[in-house]
Amino acid sequence: MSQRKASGDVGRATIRDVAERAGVSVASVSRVLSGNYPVSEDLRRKVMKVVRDLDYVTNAHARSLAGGGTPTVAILINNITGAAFAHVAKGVEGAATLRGWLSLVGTTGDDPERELALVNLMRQQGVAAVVLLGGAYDYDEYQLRMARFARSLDAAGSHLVLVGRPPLEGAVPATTVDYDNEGGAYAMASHLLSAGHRKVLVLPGHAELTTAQGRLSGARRAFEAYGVPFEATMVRHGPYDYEHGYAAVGECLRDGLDFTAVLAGTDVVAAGAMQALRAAGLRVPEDVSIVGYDDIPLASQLTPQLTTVHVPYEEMGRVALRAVADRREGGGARRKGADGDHLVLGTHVVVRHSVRPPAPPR
Amino acid sequence: MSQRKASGDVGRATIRDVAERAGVSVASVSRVLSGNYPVSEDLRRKVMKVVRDLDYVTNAHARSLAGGGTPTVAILINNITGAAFAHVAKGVEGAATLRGWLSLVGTTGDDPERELALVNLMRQQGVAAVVLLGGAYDYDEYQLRMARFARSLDAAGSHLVLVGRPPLEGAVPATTVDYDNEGGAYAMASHLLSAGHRKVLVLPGHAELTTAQGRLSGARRAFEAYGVPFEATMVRHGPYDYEHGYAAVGECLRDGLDFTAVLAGTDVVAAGAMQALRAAGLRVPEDVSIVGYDDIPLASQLTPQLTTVHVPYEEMGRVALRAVADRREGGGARRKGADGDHLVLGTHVVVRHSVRPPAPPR
DNA sequence: GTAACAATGGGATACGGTTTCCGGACCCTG
DNA sequence: CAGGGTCCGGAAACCGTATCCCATTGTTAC
Repeated sequence: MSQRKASGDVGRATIRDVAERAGVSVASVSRVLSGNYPVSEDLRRKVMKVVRDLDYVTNAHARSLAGGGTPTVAILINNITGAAFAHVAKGVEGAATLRGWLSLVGTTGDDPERELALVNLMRQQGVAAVVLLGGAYDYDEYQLRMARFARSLDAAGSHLVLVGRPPLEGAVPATTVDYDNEGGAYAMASHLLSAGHRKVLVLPGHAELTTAQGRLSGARRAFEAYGVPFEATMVRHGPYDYEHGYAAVGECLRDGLDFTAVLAGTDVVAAGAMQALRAAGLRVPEDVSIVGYDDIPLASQLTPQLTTVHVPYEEMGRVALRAVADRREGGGARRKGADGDHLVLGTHVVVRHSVRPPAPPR
Repeated sequence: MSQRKASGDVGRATIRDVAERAGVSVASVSRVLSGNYPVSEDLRRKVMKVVRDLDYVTNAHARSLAGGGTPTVAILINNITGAAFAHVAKGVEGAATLRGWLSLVGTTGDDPERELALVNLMRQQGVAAVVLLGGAYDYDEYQLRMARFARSLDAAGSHLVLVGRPPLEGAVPATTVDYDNEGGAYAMASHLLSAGHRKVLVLPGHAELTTAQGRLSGARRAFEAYGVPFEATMVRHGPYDYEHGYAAVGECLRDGLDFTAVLAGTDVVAAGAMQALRAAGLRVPEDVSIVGYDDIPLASQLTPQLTTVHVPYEEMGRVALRAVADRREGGGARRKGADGDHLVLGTHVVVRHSVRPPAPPR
């Protein structure tokens, strides 16, 4: 007895079903659908009619197994609700869609285990590239870990792209899309210094986070350039969130620390800092100036609107995808020289209303 | 000459390579890896060693073609940068990961064309479910369109889930996860009314958006319950964004409209409204009260912190995934009765600091 | 000592397409 | 009308994995 499909099968229609019903061969249907082979108008009509009747779509798995298939790019992100990351994801996704590529999103939750699991999962999926988003923790093993990922993906015909974190050392097959993090911090701090501020509370972020390190060193360079001493007691590390901004400023006020401005590591931290100042009866910017970093929509929605550093997140996403697509078009030709690509995008200060010259010494 | 792999092939290692190198059969390797068949310890060791040496991972496409494979859920979203949507996505993604499922994300950008293309793309991928996020525009063809999606996905063994929009009419194979939108609006408006406000500016959102319709009718019901006339001139429609909030309030002030409170359709709109009031020299909440809707992080980061309606977005995401997973476990058994599932989650008012009783009549 | 049985490895096949290789039909031209 | 070239349709060989079925080996019971 035949084991092949019963007539009233509920499963998905196959290309064979289409061929049979249209009275043509399987190959013909495939050719009509992929369109890379000349077919008669008559055949095309016959096939397309059946395709519509059956509401047939090709099986992506079978197609990609047979060599074809749409390229897919995987986006790995710490936390999808972070505004900055969301914009990068939007950039990648938009550029991917434009080319007919598909995009997958995975959340690591800052957990190295999950990160590893996800990279392997993506490798199984045969993705064209894995885009890793956000600052990295600068542990010793970090470089080794990423290098392993890079080589592993490369061996599988995929590619690793690091966005918003420093490039890997040595000849590792990975692409980095970065922004001038330190330069932005330098400019932001200079803005504060040139307005006359000398006592600045700095909330750079977690000490181990590469992003925070860059922002801190940029600020320090600006202080040195202005000949203003940079005091360790004025630096408070902590996570990039609202609560940290609020708590850190509250603490400093209770400690009686003397400052006329706050240089926050991100806009969200700045929002927390602003709230804490208000709670203590201080006005922004009359009593204390505040600046942020990232220029997410929140920055222009606060009162007063926040002076901050614009980071081209969405463009970074687009650039990242373009880099991958180019490398794929280019084929294996320049594979060799393409190791360790590093693209850096510019940042700039966006002046709004949260900075004023300091009030005369109390 | 053999066309099969050269020895130094750069491509991805296959299960055959592993089998050959370990001196065992392909079937054995598969069994060791999937672990659903007894194998001797000796065999397992041999195979695993080669797997590590070759850094082999199975080909997900081939696996899913052969019947196995990890289920995948697709999330279709208007705009990934919207905070509310991002939280739903987080809920879905988290719950998916917990079960070892994979999640895909696609952006529709409010374009029906792209929506259709994405649904078909997902159908090709053989996803277990397609989750459609966010309020819908209530055009005539909307119901037909969604019903077509639902049936199309159902026929392919997939399933449509609508999150944050009203359920489909009739016996359509789709699941809806919704929140008590109108109830939240009713409670929010009541809060304002019981504080003594009688002249309330309402910014519900786009008139055609189902979400806005629900919020508006909830507010209207509250006014009726309080015996307060609900005037059409006090309602201003517009998109759910900061700019609309700012512009609408600015306009009303210029028009000399008399109001003591603003009932905004979303927190972001409320933020814009607040900024416009400030720009006009009015204080919040001393001169004008403001309330929002959604309870995204922004609500508690504004000054003053915003009284708003909490919507359990992340939980809705989790619930949506659970519904799909349950249906899949349950198998075809209750397929029939499962048509038109509709789950509704509760909302509640979060009281913060943006509401005060109105000042005595000027 | 042999038969029956459990444990385990190997070969073959199916999954749903794409693509190559051929053979046959059609059309144009001399 | 015959010959040759152009095109298109059909059969079959993969793509990489899971699984069904059978063969082999070692073990236990009679």
